[in-house]
Amino acid sequence: MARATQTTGTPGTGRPAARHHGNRHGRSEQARLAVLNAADDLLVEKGFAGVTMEGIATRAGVAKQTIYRWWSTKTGVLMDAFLQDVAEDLTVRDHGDLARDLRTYLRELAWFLSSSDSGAVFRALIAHAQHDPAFAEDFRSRYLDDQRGRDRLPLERALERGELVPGLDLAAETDQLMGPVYYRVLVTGEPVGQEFTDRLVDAFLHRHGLTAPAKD
Amino acid sequence: MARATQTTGTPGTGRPAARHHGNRHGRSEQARLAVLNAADDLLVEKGFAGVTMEGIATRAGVAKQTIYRWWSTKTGVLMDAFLQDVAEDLTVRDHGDLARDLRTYLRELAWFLSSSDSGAVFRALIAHAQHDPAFAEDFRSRYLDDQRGRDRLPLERALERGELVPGLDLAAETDQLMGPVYYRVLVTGEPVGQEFTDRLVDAFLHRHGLTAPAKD
Amino acid sequence: MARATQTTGTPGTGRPAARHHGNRHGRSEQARLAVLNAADDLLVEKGFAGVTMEGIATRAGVAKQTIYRWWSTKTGVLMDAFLQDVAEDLTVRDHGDLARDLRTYLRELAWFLSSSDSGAVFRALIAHAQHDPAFAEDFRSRYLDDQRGRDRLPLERALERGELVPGLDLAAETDQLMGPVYYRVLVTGEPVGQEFTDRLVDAFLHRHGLTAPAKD
Amino acid sequence: MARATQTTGTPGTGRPAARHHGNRHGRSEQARLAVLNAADDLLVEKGFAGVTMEGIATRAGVAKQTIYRWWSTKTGVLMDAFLQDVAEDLTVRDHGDLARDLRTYLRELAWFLSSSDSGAVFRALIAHAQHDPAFAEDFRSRYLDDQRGRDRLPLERALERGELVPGLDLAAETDQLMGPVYYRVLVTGEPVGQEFTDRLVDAFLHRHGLTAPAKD
DNA sequence: GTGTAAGCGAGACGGTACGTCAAGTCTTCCG
DNA sequence: CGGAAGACTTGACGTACCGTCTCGCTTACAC
Repeated sequence: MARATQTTGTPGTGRPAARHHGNRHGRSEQARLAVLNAADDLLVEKGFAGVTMEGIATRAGVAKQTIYRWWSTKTGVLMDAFLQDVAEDLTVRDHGDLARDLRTYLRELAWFLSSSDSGAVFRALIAHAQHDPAFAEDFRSRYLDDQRGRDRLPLERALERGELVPGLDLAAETDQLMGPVYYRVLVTGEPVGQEFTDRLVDAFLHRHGLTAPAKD
Repeated sequence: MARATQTTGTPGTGRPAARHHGNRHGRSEQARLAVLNAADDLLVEKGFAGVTMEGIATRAGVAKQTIYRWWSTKTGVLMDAFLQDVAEDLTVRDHGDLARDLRTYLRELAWFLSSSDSGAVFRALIAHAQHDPAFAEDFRSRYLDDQRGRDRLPLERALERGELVPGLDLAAETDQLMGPVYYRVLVTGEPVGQEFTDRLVDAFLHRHGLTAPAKD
Repeated sequence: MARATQTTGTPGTGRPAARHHGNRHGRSEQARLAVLNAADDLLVEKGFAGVTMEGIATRAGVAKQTIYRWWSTKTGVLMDAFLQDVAEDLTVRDHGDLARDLRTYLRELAWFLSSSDSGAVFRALIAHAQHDPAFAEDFRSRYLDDQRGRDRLPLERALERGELVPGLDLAAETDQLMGPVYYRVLVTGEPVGQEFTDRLVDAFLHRHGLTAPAKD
Repeated sequence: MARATQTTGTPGTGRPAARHHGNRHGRSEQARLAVLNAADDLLVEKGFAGVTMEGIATRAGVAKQTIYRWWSTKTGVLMDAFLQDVAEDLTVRDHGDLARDLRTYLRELAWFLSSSDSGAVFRALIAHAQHDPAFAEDFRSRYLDDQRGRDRLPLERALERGELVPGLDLAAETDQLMGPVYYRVLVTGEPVGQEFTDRLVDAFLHRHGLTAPAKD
């Protein structure tokens, strides 16, 4: 769970080395990272109910007030922790071939959602989003919209390559591919194996008159 | 959210009216119903965080101890409340025609999940299931397994009628139909309109060499 | 610091033995006493700043909430603790002789104020009363009015015995006797020895044409 | 509460106007005065509990660190504020006549203690002194000793004039005069009217064989 | 005239205690 | 014996100040 050295407020902005502990240059990078790490360690170890502001503060060796200064809720902390980790865990490969791209991506998505540490945080956050509409909105704009972009990427590339006919409703097609995976993970709790994801891809290809490649 | 006056223990059994507040004849039906009603009223009014054992007790006019005597957690209460309501809200019609059955059912499922009071409780429970594996297990055996049976019903009937070829993996097919609906409701939060559900049905029919009927 | 078994709310009312720990019969006598003892132990050991609600709770082995259920402030706790103790520490003797009564009483008052544990609590409370007018009001009606009654007692008895002429402003006379003692204790911090108190009595006696007895 | 532009360190020394915000020549007079004013404004407006280092800093437009650089506690600040004000509020007049001097002085003392802004600060400080022996010591050496000197002044002058016989225990006599005034202000909270202070003076005069003058 | 060092405003930091809320347990009395 | 009442311990909440710290700015003397 290595973390990039970035502020929350201005994500992506590089920043000079931070050795200070609180001064007019703003927040302590050290405290920020300690908080984020403590939060998702606690989530993985003790589950969502085991994540408390008090617990995060203690484990991070940080004052509670320092957490409240920068985040308003524990789910806010978890979201930031998640956003920093997730980039590493889920990337979209480009093999120049739609079938392979989809197969690979769906397998990795299934693994990410059901088996990775980040996936555990994701499930916790998506669960919390059901209880809290404002959080849901925030989570969508900060993560899910990007994620849907990534989900759509293989199809967009295929469109550009001419593998798919123009005029397709990419959003709806993507939902048909991804939906069942999320469904199994979040609702039924069944394992999402390769056969399952491959079958989703096959159905998609068949639907668009493409042939499934041999199993890899 | 009308509730039948039935005990949990002996569902369907008629029983003499029970208006007592404490007697030697077993639990008070009145208290039980008051608790269940209070719980989902609170959920609908104030959201999941607004449901507390203390709040339920106060609103139901019941002692906290009485709740703890019969349920161990507030989610247990909500589950019982949900189970009693849900039967009324989601039924599977049989038109003797797969295409119509599926279209109708998916529309109703979408409405149930996203717009009904019971759907709100469902979302709360499925969310809680992400945080609590034991509860997830319980929720599946007490509700979701039945629900998946209902989801599969149109396909099973079609199989019997010969509309579908035998040997189909019904579970996987059902997941492809239902998954995207749950996905939109739980994850993206987008509205799940008729076009979306109809498209899912069309894809299914096309996949199995059936023709889509005219729009209704 | 033995404490009588009385409620705060209805002081003086006897109450049946209390073995319970919280039930519909009302508060736990055990908890109440533990809190009062903890409070004045802390005061004596660590001073006023060392008395915190949290500290009282911990030392008394009681939940913070239990303290807040019955008292609203730490000074409220200290006042109750003080009221229970004070009766034992300061009594007015009756020798049937004004001079002796006054001498004895002023010596004991000086000792009480400057050297007893209860006196330490008294000083803390009178100090707090300077900061908090509502508390001052409460302290006066719950303690000081009685205390002034006790202070006046020797003079009243002397009046009845005919040692003093009727029509005396007892309040003002008492203030002249007691005031310098409080002044030394609260303001100058000087020791209040026997010479000092005896001199006050002598001045009083001289002022009213009485002769001072031989030193005892 | 006008304040002279003087440092604490070198009271009475005139100094050039200092409007700077930071230099190598020592502290900012502007900051010092802002702090003292803020402190006793807060005391008068919100009471002792309303005086916080943070609040003083904010109201004075000064950094907290600047306060801590020159004072170690908020009561230290209040004491300095008090010392600067008090000189103006309580002076001892010399009419060349003991009876008049005492009457005037006791009336002014009573007014000072119970009704002036400085008196409010005095009461807060004497209260705090009950809780903090080190502070008490400091308060005595920085203020109370001087004050007792002022209190004694009328008697000393009378001694020099021959109105009183030599060999008198001035300290004890002063305590008998002043004590009841402080007692009423600090303990009973009763108003200290002219009748009360005049009566104290009359008793003193009578005790020393002097005649009370006509009422003025 | 320029560097350097002190005082300053600013404000983040690790803490302690605050007063509140709900959880889950217990004990009693009533019907 | 179930239920109403409600006191109890526990633990987390979010807030307010504490006293410490680091920083960059603003001087005015010392070189």
